Amino acid sequence: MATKIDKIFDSFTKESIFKNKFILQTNYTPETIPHRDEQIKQIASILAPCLRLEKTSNLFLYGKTGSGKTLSIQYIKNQLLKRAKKRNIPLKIEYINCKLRKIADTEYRIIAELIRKLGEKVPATGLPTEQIYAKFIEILEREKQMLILVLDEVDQAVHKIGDSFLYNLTRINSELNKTQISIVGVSNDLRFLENIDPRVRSSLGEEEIVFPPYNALQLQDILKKRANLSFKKRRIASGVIEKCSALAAREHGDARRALDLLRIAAELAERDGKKKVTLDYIDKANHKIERDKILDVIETEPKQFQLTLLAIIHLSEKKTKKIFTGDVYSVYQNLCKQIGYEVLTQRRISDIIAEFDMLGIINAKVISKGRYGRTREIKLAIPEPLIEKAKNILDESLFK
DNA sequence: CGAGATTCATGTGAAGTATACCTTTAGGCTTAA
DNA sequence: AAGCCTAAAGGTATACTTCACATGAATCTCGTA
Repeated sequence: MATKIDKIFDSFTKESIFKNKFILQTNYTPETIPHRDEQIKQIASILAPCLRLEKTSNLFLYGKTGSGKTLSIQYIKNQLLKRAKKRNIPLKIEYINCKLRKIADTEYRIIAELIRKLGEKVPATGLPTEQIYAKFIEILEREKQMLILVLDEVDQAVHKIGDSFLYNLTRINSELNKTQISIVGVSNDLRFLENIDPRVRSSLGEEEIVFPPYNALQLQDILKKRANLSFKKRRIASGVIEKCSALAAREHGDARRALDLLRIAAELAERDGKKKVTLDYIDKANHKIERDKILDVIETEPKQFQLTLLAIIHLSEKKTKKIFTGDVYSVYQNLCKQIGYEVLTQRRISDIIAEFDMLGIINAKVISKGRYGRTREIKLAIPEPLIEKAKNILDESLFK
C-alpha cells in the first residue's frame, strides 16, 4: 500500500508535464482570442460608449457552446474595466450565468444574485420580488454609474421561467435617473429571440452578433497557442493536437471541449508517470469527460429526481421495449415505498422527466399512441458503460 | 370504404397548499436616570 | 422613559398538489357507393 501511495506522490513530485496548467482550464481568459477578431471588434464598438457613461445598445450574442461567446465577453469586460479604472469611470459589469440551479434560475434569484454581486446581502426567500427590485434600484441610484449586465445562457432561464423578467430588466432604465443599465444576453439557441415577447425582442436585440463554430484548423491553432504556454517543451506527441481538434470539431467546433480534452489527457498521462502525452490518452480523456459530466449531474440532483432517474434506469435495463411515463411512475412508486420516501404525484414526475430531458440525461418525446393515449416516449441517454456507475451513485445516495 | 366521432393515457396550465423564511410590530423585560 | 429582546402576525418564494381541460392518432361507427 505504502509503495503505491509513494508512486502516486512520486509522479507528482517528479517534474510535471505542465508548465502552467491554469492556462488550459476553462475559466482562464487568454491575452488574445484567435479567430474571433471580428466579433470582438463589433462588441467593443457597441459597448464602447459606456466609457463616456452613455447608455449602450443592448446586445445579444448567439453561438453554440465553446464558440467563444463567454470568453469574448469576459475579455471585453476586463478591458473595459481596466480602462474605466484608469480613468476613474464608474463602470460596473456584472456577469451572471442563468443556468446555475439554485442560484439564478428564477426571477427572484437572478436579481438577488445580482445584488449580492454588487456587494449587498439579501435573503434567499421571503421577500416580495417587487422589493428585491426596489432594493436593486436603490443600490444603483446611490451613485452615478454605468452598469452592463451580462446574462449568460439566458435561453435556459427564459425556458424555465418565461421572459417577463427580461421585460422588467429592460424597463428598469426608466426608473433610474443617475444610472444607466445595458444588457448583454448570451444564448446557445440560435432561434431564441424568435419565441419571446416582441417588446423584449426589439429591446434586447438592438444589436446581434453571431459566433460561428470553429473549424478544425482554427481549433488546432487555438490549441497550439495554449499548449505552448501551458506545457513544457516537447511533451506532446505528434498528432495529439490534431486529434483533439478533430474530435472537438465533430462536436460543432466546441473549443472548450478541445481544451478539456488536451488538459485531461495530460493529467491522465501525468498520473501514469508518463512524460509525454500520447494519442491514446486523448481517447481516455474523451471518455472521462463524458463520464464526469453526466455522473456529476446525477450526483447533485435532488433525491426525488434521483429516484425518478433510477426508475427509468431500472426500466431500460429490464426491457428493450419503449418506456412511457406511466411505467416510470409505477416503478418510481415502488421504489419510494421500498426506501420509505414520500411519493410525489404523477403531475410532478411528468415535470421532472421533462427536466431530465432538458439536461440531456434522457431523450423524451411526446407521442400519441392513438387509441392508447398520449405519453412521453423515454430513452436513457447515458452511454451503456456508464449505467452501472450511475446506478451505484444513485444507490449510494438513496439507500444510506 | 372513408369521413367523422370516440377514446385513451397523459400532457399541460392554473390555482391552491405546505413549508421555510423574511419583516414588522407590539408587548414585556431590563436598564439607567 | 428609553432601549432591547422576543414572539406573534402578516407576507413571500418555492416545491409540490389538485383540478380541469387539451391533445392527437389509432380505432370505432355508420352512412354511402
